[in-house]
Amino acid sequence: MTSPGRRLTQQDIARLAGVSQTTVSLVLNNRTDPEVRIAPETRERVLRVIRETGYVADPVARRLAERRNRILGVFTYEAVFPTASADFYHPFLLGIEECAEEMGCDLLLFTSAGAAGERRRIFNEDSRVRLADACVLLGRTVDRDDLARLLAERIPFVSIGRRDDAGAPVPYVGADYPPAVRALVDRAAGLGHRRLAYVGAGAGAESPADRMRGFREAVVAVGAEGSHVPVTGRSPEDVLAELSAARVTAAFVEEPADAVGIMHAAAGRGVSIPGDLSILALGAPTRPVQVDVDLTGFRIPRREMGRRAVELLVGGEGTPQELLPCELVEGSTLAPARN
Amino acid sequence: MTSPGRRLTQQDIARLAGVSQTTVSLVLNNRTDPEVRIAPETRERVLRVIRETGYVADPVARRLAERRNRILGVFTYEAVFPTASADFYHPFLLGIEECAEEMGCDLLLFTSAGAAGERRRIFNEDSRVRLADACVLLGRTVDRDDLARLLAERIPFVSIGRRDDAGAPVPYVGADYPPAVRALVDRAAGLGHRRLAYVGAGAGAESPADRMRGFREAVVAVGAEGSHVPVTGRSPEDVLAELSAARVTAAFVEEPADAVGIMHAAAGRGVSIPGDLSILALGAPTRPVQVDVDLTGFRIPRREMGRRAVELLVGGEGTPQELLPCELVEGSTLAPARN
DNA sequence: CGGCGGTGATAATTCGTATTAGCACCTTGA
DNA sequence: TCAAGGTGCTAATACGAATTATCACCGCCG
Repeated sequence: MTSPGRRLTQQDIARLAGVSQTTVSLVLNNRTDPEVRIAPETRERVLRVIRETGYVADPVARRLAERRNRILGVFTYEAVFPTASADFYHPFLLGIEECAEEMGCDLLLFTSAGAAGERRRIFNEDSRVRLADACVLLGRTVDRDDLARLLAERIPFVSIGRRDDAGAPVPYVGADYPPAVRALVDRAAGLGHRRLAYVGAGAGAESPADRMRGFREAVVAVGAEGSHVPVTGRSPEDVLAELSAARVTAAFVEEPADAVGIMHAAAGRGVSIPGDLSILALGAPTRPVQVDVDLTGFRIPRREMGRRAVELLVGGEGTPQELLPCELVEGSTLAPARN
Repeated sequence: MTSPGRRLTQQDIARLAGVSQTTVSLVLNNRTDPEVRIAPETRERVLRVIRETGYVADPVARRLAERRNRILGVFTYEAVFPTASADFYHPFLLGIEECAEEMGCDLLLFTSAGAAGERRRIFNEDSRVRLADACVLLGRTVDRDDLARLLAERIPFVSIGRRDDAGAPVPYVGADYPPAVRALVDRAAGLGHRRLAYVGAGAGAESPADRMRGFREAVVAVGAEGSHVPVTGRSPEDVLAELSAARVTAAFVEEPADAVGIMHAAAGRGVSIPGDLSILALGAPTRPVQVDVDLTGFRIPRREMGRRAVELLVGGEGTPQELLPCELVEGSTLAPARN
């Protein structure tokens, strides 16, 4: 079936079929342009040799000549498989893989990027980004310089998650947080809540900032009172205490893992949820956590975002910027405000 | 910082530095052979241009010339991210990714292989296997023809999971099932169990076959009675009934999902586990299942297998065949036989 | 003065495929 | 008989980096 030694090249096929390498290439690519004519019997002869030898074109050489690959790069700032945030990224990858498969593309995971153990950078000394036709960027934060450079080098890419301009507009597929947060605030307000709090950083990257913005705007719109309760470096008990002191009745928690923590703390302090305090979760957990309650909040369309990113890359023109709607999750941690 | 138009080549760098392309290549690869001499100031000049332009070598061209990539292919017969078996494959990928990162390799997932919607094959019409330096094969079953061809074309690869010869020995990193199953049988026998059953296919691929073999041998060794209870197309109730009828006291269940099913059936029928029937699970669930009990059995060293496969590929000589030991899991579904 | 060894670079070729330009042959029509 | 036009194929080159084989130059020694 197959030869033992060196791998077959088109040259070998050409020799075996008694034609030129050019002809083999033309037959292989099934070129039927009127410019290119191959006699049916010649074509058949070449095809027969190809079949008999099981020849397949070297994708590397092909790529060099053709300038495309059907390979999509996937760059993740956090490691994809290991680490705590694996669960968070998994659905994105699911969408990416699904769509890539449909499009007939392979996926190149740039795992080597962080070999140095430091922060991952796209452009390290022998960057392989250019091996891919296009790239998907995944990660909570993305390096601005990397973005600028991708733009400058005109490497087609799409960020998953909205990104601020980096010298120029950045193509992205994001989750549309502000309306989702607004919808939650509206519902809380409709249930009589007047003292609301945003619990979490609310800054540091586009996605928390967007949620915070949605929160602020909505609070103003409904004429409620909105405060900001940071969590970094604090215990859930501490956060809960602050919420109680401020007589907050609805907490909009950026990170579900924190929501769960606060609920545990509440259970310990005899604070009833949602009786005394409603909890609204703004997204999916990025830290591993056992979520045994049915949090009210919204679903980030992660899988759809992955799919869409790939679609845009393969379709590929311009600077697409899309925000996909989040779906509200009813849950059981929102109740009418106790007055 | 970076040029706007076409991507930079070594030729461009050469022009900018006033040297030849060869010199750029030599500097870039930091060649210090006594054969190759570059004046320090020339080297510095070239390096400066490279720094200023942010040039990185095209990995495709590099691969064509150099014949290596530092790219590892990962071929999965089942889709990796989506599908039910995702949880099962995840740990392997984790190990693979970890080790690839350490080795400074990128991972190419051959997702396009199954584009046709049919069974995945490695060698489809324009196979990209050869884009990678080497491949990891993952999947319950692996196509024999594919294996034979990989061997024939001398493409370096390692299968995760033991594989029978395919015309020639197949390199693999597998789980050492027979001793693990034997150890479980020994423990059961030590607790007085005499009528044991292997519940599952016990055939169809190497891994169930290995477990079955381990079971048979162990049963003979301890002088017990061993039967085989298939599960395909049967309800857990049905299987449980057969076990009861045969007065089996210890069931060795190939697939944890089935073990869970049988335990639910047992709860419904008033059969106590492990009081009336001990359940031993032979591995990790390949079907999604909520495992709320602590099954006695063993742990397949999936992550380690992934790591080791990559190590062997990168080290890369010969036909490695390794079986990694499974770790016994104490659990709570094995109890002394009731006589 | 002329050859020799050491130094610093480069021209040419290679990898395997795709594409462009063009060549050789055949028929046809005038 | 020869240009025109069509047919079937191929030589040459591009793609971008790595490697091999040289080459030009300088100083020194005989």
